Amino acid sequence: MDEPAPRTARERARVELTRAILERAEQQLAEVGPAALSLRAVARDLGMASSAVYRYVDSRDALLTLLLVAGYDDLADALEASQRPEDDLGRRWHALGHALRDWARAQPHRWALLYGSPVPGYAAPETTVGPATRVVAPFLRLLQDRQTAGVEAGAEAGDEGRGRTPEPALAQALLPVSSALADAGHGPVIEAGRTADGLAAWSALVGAVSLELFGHFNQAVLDYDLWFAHLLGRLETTLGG
Amino acid sequence: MDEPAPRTARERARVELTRAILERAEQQLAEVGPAALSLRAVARDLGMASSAVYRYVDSRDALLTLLLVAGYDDLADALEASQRPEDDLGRRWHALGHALRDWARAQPHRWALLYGSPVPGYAAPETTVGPATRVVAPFLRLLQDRQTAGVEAGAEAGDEGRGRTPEPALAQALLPVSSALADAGHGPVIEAGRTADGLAAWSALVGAVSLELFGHFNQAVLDYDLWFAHLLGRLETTLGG
DNA sequence: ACAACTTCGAGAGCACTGCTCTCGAAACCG
DNA sequence: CGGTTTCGAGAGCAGTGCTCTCGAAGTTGT
Repeated sequence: MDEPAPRTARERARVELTRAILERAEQQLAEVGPAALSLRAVARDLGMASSAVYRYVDSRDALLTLLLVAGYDDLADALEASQRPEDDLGRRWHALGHALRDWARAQPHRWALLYGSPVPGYAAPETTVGPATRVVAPFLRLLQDRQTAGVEAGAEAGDEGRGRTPEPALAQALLPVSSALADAGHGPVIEAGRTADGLAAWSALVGAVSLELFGHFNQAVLDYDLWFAHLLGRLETTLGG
Repeated sequence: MDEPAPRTARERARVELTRAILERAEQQLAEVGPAALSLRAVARDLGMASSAVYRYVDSRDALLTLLLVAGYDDLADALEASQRPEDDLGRRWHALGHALRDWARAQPHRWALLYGSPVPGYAAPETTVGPATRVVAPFLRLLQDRQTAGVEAGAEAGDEGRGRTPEPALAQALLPVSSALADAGHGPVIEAGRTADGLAAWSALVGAVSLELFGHFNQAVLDYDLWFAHLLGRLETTLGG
């Protein structure tokens, strides 16, 4: 996963400098936001010429990509760390939700970078899809565990259960999500209805965190903690908690 | 609501030019995104010196604010236009949801401007909260109508109904939302549980639309239309559909 | 150990940005 | 018609991403 080994002094200096650049860029990101991230400022803070950093980073967009995957990885780590196998499913769900929100509140700039509007003219390359799926994986695993534990799916199936929307079509549309973990060799395929409910819960979480962090609840919700805890509870019953 | 009336030729030219600037800025926004919006480019396209546009727009941020309130207003118009009083509550809900998503898909740059990460260093001024609440108003009205029609609130109240979270605290935390319409002289205060469920549904909608538009469902969901329709149905049962 | 080769840092430079200031030419008003 | 305000244009400042060149290091093979 890591580069082989810094043998020569040059390679040592190289990995060290790239690390310093990354670190300084992360600080800049926190201070001025993603779109105002300036390669020149990073160079200035590091005491080197602006042109020198181009030896280590291809372009500003490449730097953004590095920060992006670092962000995904860090968030995924935080989510995984919140999961203790001895906890029951409900506790794990709440831990997951709170870990997501806490991470986002602790470093809102990173949340904005990951789940806010994409930086204009910047298309995230393939490198980012791997870490991005790592974030969703703990949620999928929870869905899976609910299924194998035999917890019945969310509440009543709703009116579209009466034959309106053909279930197979939805199952087909969500197949990549349902079978993501199974394809990786971990556990069974998740049932379509469960997958849909999970995606809905995921959407609600991302929406709630974004709305809070981006200030859209500013004079609307007075107690964010209380509101989010309530939301987690409601989503849990939706998932068949 | 509008300026009095352009009496002199100068005033006529002024409103005309500001309109042209706004229009051109909107096009630029669609082409290069919010953060890359350039006042100089707008001036260039309009055949005037870059310094001349500063006679009409205070700063780049002020221009962004104008685009912001124009976006909120346009979205609010679209949502209101989707509501036909003769429709039943379920139909109105689906119309509202689809109107939101359709508007966002038709002009993703505007959606990103409104609900994506805030432009760095830019703090939305007071002018924007009015139009922003206009967007949520149709959803609140629907909640209100459900309440007066006597539709029971969402499914089972969940485990926190067993006395864990004191209901009054949540009601207090969401009071500004519950009483927003009532304070404006329209209809009753919305019950706390209903308000919470409405906010949850709103979060899910914003999250789903953002995740779709920002490419986070790229290799996950194969049929966006089908998925979103299903989501609307599920949220409807959550709301007591 | 020394020459050949590669990597690196620094500086100049290009085209671009937001924004300010000045200055002469219009348009307005009494 | 004269005084006042508004306007457009240009120059200029400080900043940006990025490219190119050039001399100084470090690395490698013989």
